[in-house]
Amino acid sequence: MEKKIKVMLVDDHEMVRMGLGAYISTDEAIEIVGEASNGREGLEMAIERKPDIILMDLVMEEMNGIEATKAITEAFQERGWEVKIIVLTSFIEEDKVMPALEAGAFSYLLKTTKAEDIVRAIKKAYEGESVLEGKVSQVMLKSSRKKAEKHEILTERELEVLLELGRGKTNKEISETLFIGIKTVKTHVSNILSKLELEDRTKAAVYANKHHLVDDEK
Amino acid sequence: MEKKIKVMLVDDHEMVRMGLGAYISTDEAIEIVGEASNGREGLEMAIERKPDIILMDLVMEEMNGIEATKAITEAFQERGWEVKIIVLTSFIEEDKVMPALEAGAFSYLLKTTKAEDIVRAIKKAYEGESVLEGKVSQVMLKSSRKKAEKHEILTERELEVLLELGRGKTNKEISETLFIGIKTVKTHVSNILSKLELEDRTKAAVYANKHHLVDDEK
DNA sequence: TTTTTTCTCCGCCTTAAGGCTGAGGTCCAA
DNA sequence: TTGGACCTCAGCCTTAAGGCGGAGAAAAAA
Repeated sequence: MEKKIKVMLVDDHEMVRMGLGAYISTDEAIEIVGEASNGREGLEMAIERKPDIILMDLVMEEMNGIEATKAITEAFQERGWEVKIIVLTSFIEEDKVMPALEAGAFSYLLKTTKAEDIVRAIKKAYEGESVLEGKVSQVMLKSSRKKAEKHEILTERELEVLLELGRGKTNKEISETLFIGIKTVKTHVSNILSKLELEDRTKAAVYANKHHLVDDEK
Repeated sequence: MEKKIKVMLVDDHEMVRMGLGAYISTDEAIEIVGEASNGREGLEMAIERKPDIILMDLVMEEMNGIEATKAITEAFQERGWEVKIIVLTSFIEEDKVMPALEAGAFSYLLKTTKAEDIVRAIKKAYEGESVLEGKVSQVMLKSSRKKAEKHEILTERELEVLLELGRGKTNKEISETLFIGIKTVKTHVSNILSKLELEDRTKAAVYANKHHLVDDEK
């Protein structure tokens, strides 16, 4: 009997692991070599069991899927081993897709994907062919043609001020939080507004909130 | 053999259905009578198969879990049937928990819950005992002791103005979008600020954004 | 070492913002 | 019918905001 594809599951949902495990195991060519319920566990287990493929959830406690993907990718590269990580998650969020791929994810699937398609993706990944959920490529395109976030051209100090603006503070309040003069705050605010091409502090505050530069606990 | 508890699954993740189905089926007292992949399907199937318990995901296309819960609850009440809906979802979001319970959900579990605990919750629900994830009760407390949203005391017009404020508009811009004079806008803004106990339009803009009064597409 | 960036702060000037008071018109409920 | 909300707009006044130009100091880059 030829060598089976060694697959590892990393997901904090026991039933997802069970469901996947049950289905995947019915395939002769694939073998589940381990299940982990968070990133850290997944990392350790991966090093121990050297799977060919890892199905990785993103949202997990302890160590999330992106961190784990990065860590595993690095650990395997150091050792000269090979592994393909397939991200399997619930949502397509622009904030997750790119980081995941950058971290070394090989494929990106949604959990709504049918089980048989997941198996297919595993085999394809094993053969070196990446599978991206249809919408993923759209997101990638969108994010690649998206001009760099404007606030990236702000200096560190300006970012701090923008954050305070995002909290709705006045110049006086900002000057007190940052321990600088009001005049200085005004200078920073002016620079922020012109750099971001905004007209007033209110628009800057909205900007900061939309770009979640502010911790948004109510 | 005594009557089995008839359970129906509504979840758009095939593997969750498989995992749950596989595990639950091993229990003698429980029987899966149907699986649906979205709320609408779940509603129709529920009416057709009259399950005792429905495990319901919240995030689904077509008809989400909250709508489906409400619809099923109503449909069953009309017919004098009984069903207990157990919400089984990934996240605890304040915005979801209360609406789900109000819609008629009987229990609220996280998908990270172990399979055996889910089975236990099904049996408890069947016996009339509600099971709420630990964190859920915290969220409920938090949301119940939360004072009524301040902006509820705003008039309709004031809410419209607040929304525009949340978009970062100036008085002039608002006057143009709402077809009223600047003076009027200033009056509204003043009233909004005093009602919300805020000092300036920037804080109002932040308020509007934090309270998701603004459509937050970037 | 020189240059550039960044952070700090000044003064001057204009205007948008916001508080306060008053007031006319509509619509609804007591 | 009358009082009360609500929407509309006005005048007056004060101040926070923001633009523009200039400048010193420290740190980083060239």
